[in-house]
Amino acid sequence: MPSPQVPESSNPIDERTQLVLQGIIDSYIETTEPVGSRTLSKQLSTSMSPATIRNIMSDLAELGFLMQTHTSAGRIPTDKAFRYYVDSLAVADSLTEDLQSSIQKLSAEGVSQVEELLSNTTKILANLTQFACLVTAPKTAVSRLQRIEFIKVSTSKILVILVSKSGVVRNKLIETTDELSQEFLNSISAFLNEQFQNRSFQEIRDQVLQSMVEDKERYDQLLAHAVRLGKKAFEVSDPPELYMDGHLNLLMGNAFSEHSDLRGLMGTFERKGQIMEVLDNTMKADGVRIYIGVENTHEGLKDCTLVTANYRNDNNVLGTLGVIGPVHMDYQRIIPVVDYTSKILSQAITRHSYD
Amino acid sequence: MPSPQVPESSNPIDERTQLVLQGIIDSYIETTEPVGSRTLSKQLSTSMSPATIRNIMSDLAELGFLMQTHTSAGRIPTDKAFRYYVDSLAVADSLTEDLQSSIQKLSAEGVSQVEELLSNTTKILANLTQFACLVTAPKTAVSRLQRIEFIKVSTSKILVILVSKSGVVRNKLIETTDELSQEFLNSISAFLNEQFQNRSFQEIRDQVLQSMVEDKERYDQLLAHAVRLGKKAFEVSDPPELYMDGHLNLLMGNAFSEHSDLRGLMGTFERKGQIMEVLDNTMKADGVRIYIGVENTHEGLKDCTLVTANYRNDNNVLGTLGVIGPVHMDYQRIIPVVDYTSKILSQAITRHSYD
DNA sequence: ATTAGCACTTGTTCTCGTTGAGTGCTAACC
DNA sequence: GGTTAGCACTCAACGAGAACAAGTGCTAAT
Repeated sequence: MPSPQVPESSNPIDERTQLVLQGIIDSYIETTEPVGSRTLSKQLSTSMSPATIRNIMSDLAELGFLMQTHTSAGRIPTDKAFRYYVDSLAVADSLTEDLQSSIQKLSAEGVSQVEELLSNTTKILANLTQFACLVTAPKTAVSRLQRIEFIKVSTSKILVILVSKSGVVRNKLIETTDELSQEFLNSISAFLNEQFQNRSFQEIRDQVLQSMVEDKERYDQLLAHAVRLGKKAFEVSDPPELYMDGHLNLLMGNAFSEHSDLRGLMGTFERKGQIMEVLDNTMKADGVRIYIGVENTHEGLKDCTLVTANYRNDNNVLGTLGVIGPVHMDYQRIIPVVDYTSKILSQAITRHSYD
Repeated sequence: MPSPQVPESSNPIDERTQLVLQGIIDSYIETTEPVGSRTLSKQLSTSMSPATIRNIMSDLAELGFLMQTHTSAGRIPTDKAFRYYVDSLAVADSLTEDLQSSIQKLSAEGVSQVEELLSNTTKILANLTQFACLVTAPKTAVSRLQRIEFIKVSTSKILVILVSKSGVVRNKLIETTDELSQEFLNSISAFLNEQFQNRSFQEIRDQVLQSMVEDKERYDQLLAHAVRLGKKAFEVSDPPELYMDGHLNLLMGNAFSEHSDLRGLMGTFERKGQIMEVLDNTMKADGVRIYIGVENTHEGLKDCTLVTANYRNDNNVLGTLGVIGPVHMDYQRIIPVVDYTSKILSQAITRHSYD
């Protein structure tokens, strides 16, 4: 869980120490190389001799903010250092016009469907960050029904169309043994629409199975079929709906060191269910959330940073988007990008939703 | 174009030479290492001294079947050699029960939609071959209409459902300024269904625009709206529909040598349009087609082998599937796998289509 | 408290033999 | 005359060691 790192009370970090830490992190983010006292001394605006810096570094190492790959190498910030950086040191960049307009393209003209919106979002975000990018589709369980329709496509097959308030369209083919006319199907859908519009899919699932069946006195032919088809239509067969792009960026780019377990990471991406779970867990909070390295509960993300934010329409939080990159990502840039993207996506999806 | 390589008339390849060539290729496919005369001498069943083999190798090199990475290294088969191998030497493995049943899983129980069928196919094929795998969706232009339906989802938005004979469902949201009742939409779809069922999308596109508009005397309100909505529904905005999986296999596996241009190859995969074109070009032929290295017209595939086959229902060739792997793939295994997959997919999709 | 100086550590890079797999050629062999 | 043994030669790969560079920790001077 990302919680501000309270500096150990016995060791308040004074201003100069902060400056050094910030310098080290900035430099490490830029170069991905261990940073030594001499180089840092040159880079820092405040003039300090390498020796002084070495002393401070030694303190920071003792506090757990820095580590070394080997004795004679420079220092590398730990996850804890990045946490402190994000909470207390880093200042979010303001977004350039260019960046803003790139992000706005996700709802470019001609984008008429929510699915396209989400897929565009992953592409754009992956492109801008050069990391892997994820967007969850609006949760079907909680999203509410706008419209259900049955279309008879052959004697034994019926196509169900479900449109949710959030604008997501889903279709599903169901087989049926008894022949039903399109007119009859229309009555069924009219009935179901009346009954269920504005109710959440989850509610509906429960109701179709229970209250209606109980309602025995009205158990006429239409109702019987409505229950049967409704059941099939709302069956929990939704695949984990996750849009993903840019995992290749991680492989091709040099963001990750040679020996970090990219194979494992890619494996994690393939198991979409796990990723979904991780994202869903973050969904309760709001604003931009950041999980740095070991803070990730999921084993496969232990040397990544996950940055997530929700998107929503006027009434509900619909889903989550996020990027996964190296722990040493450029937070000052990435955080506002994710933040802004979530806002633009929210706006766009609000325009597309029927709430 | 893959055409059987006619051995140069001046240099018929005698049986023993064939044996050596086959030995080299087999060994190279297995180890991906240059093969030398000494090792080959031990491996071959026919006993020949290294020196003899060296002479033969020298001949084969002159004929363009072998090359060396450097003077003192063993020989590597050229693309030409693999061509000869595929045409004259290789014998397709027969598929094991295991393999067959893995492939049959693509239409496992519960798979009700064509899209799922195709996506399963890429997954399974990618998994079995450990290469990248591609499947094109049934061509919308040539596929014929089974059913069109309009659903009013809000005052200004109409959802169009297109179901093709091959079982592909596509939906599309269109905006409209004038308010049309669901009943009116039903008349329109009834009309369009009557007019267009069984016609190809391509035909329909042309007709909607032409013959109907010309037919001025019948130009009543319904027709006017039918034409307008029909136009929008059939607009050529179909994204290149391509299912793809397993490109990670190529990156993570060791099938490709370090210095081959994987970055470029991945770039090619991202530009789906190009890949579509390549696959479409192969679609004219039938059976399993094999394009080895330089035989690929597309620049990005010059050091890959592409193996493709079509899938079809009773009436039409619908699309193409293929795998992309290294030139030194195990043809005896891959070819029958692709072949069998195309057949199983054909069977499955025939069951799902309305033809 | 800060800094200059210095000895020490360690990964990186380079050079330079050495090794080994392989070739091509020639001469002997059956 | 095709086949084979033998031999000189080539070249990538490997390993040891030298030189180097970057960095540290400690001590003593400022």
